[in-house]
Amino acid sequence: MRKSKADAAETRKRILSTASGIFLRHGIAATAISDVMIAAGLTQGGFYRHFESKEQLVAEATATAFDELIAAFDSASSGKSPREAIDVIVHLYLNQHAGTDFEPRCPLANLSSELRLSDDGVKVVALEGYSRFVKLLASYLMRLDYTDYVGMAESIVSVVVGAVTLSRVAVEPSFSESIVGNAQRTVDILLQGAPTSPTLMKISGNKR
Amino acid sequence: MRKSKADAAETRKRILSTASGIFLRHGIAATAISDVMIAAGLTQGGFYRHFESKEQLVAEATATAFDELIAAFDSASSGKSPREAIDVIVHLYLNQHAGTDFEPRCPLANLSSELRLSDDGVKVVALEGYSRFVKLLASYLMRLDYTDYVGMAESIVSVVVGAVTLSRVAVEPSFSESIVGNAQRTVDILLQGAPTSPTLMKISGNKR
DNA sequence: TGTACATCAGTGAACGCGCGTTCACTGATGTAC
DNA sequence: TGTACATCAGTGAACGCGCGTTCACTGATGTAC
Repeated sequence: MRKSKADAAETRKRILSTASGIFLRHGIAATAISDVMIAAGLTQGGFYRHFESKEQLVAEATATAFDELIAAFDSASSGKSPREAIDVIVHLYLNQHAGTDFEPRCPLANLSSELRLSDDGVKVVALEGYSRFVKLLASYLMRLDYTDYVGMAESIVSVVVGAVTLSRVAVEPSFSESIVGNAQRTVDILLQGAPTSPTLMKISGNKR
Repeated sequence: MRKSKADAAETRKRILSTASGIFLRHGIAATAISDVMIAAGLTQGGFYRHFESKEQLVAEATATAFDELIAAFDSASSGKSPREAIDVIVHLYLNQHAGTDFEPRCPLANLSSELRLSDDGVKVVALEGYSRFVKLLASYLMRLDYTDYVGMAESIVSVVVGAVTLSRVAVEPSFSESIVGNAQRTVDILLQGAPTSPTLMKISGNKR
């Protein structure tokens, strides 16, 4: 039953995107390798033809999730003005679980505490995803002349990650919506309250 | 080897505070009941004299963690001015992992994704803890005449929970410190940027 | 281009370990009289 | 107050299940000649 190289590469990708979705929905520890393989239309034994261990799958699936998240941000914000782009990205992030197409996308908000318990390889992937998210926002904020545009990007990411994390714990949907809706306003307050040049305000402990 | 009722109650509390600490440090799924019992100076078999299941332990240990967190906030902020109280609470929260006494305290930031995978009993406890945190901040913000003081409290909680969650994923300590330090400034920007009465600014979708 | 052999994607079963839970047992505590 | 019995906190071993990983096997693909 050997498959061609192209087929095998396809299978590998399918396992990754399947795993990414299941991990985001049900968590890492609660997802068995057999869950992923069966959902991908395969049997459990074949897993080790593609990956060395569950940890490796977690690392690559997390990277896949970030790739898809950032790609969604890029396609939704391209061609828009900086301010519109930021609004669209924030809205997309905050509403990743809303509506009919319940589609958790961000490992930071959905797998947070499990990521920190994973090995360093997984954490590095998670931090790369975080950095990409921050850089994307920072690039738009820079064009809006925010003095500390990286710090402001980090602030926005903290707010939306925190809000989505909290909204996911809530049992009542109305409570989740309240948290998410408030986060949207929080970002607006931040963007209004932060200094932009030419108001050159020195901020200590500034980072690259 | 039966113990007196007082001893048994003491033992139960010891199991709870031991469990609370281990869960916050190493996560729920990664902590075995025998880990908790041995750390509490007991043997595994005795567990079921005090709790019906691991889930029940998780729920009560989470409640214990919130009790201790809020108690720490209360004792650190009592007698202070509203603005100082808020600063002290935010600082305490953001630095719960800093320094020599590494002491993770908040289930929301440390167990986030595991809480949402737990059963409803655990989630309800987590949300009660969230509400207590929000209410504490809101009570001080009200005295500072913020128009939407509950919304502002929710914003601050989202920021600090998000920041601590993210800082815990980081592998490099300097990166964690950067995230936490930025969160401190973020809260300041929020408090400066939000409207206070008599500037009555109508905010749509306001919640109780 | 055709043939013979090696490779390896995928299968299905099994292994081994850890964990939540149960259980028989001990002996001090609590209680009924 | 004293005595006899029931209770039950705590022990240490065992059970049973699920999960990560391994393995022998199949047969199509890839490759050497």
